[in-house]
Amino acid sequence: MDTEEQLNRAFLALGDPVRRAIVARLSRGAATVNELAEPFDISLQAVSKHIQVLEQAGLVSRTRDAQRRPVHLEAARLERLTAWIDTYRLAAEQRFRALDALLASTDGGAAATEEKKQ
Amino acid sequence: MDTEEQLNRAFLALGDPVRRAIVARLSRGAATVNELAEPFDISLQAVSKHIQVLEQAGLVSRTRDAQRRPVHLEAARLERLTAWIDTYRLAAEQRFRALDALLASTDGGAAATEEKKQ
DNA sequence: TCATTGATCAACCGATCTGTTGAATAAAGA
DNA sequence: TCTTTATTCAACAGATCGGTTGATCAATGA
Repeated sequence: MDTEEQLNRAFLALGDPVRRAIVARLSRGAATVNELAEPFDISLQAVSKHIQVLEQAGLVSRTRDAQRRPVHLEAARLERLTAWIDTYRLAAEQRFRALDALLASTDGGAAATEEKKQ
Repeated sequence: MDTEEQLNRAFLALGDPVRRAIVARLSRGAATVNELAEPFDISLQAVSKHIQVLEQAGLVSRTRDAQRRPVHLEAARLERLTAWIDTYRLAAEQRFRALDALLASTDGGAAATEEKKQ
């Protein structure tokens, strides 16, 4: 399973309010499909599909307990997402700070100001 | 503009490899649509649409420089995404650590083990 | 003014997504 | 065995997505 593909699936999975609510719920502990479906006004089958999407993204996993299939949050996968975002966020912020420093230093500030105001 | 809706758009926006590549590129500095389109084998119009998706998500903004429209990364919006993810990731990890502690403490470990192995 | 450059708008197409309903499967319990 | 509970599978409909091409707009520069 490609990592790029997993990133894709994970971000797409979180791009839905029902699935984000499911993730939020699971952060407080494992739950069955029925339990997860309870707050929503959609069919159980629709919720089951949402869980499959989250599972394919690696964001949740499932075990078996008799006829129940408890769903668990995979915190490690969430961390991969923040890691991806932070890579670029921090790069952008650092670049911005470097520009600030340049701006503050004596002269040569013209070009820096040009970029800064954009 | 609803915050929930913005979260949605932002996660969906990052759920596409072209848009993630654009974000990565912009973390190294602003760029025009033409510059952003250069690495891809798709039409300029397609890239323009991707940028509009990112803009609607609040992940990028644009200024004007003659007939060019430089695109800038909005690091603050990226931070909101990590903040959302971390809220639930940290909750899940803390719960897990609490379970570990319970497990390590003398007896009463049966129920904890039960959850832990799932 | 007219051609060029940079980018967007509009209409369209095929694929994927989110929901539905109805049927099927799997395990537990009477 | 028969019923109930928990969940999934299958087929479908409508909406949205990502791409295309062709036309248009806006600013520069000759």
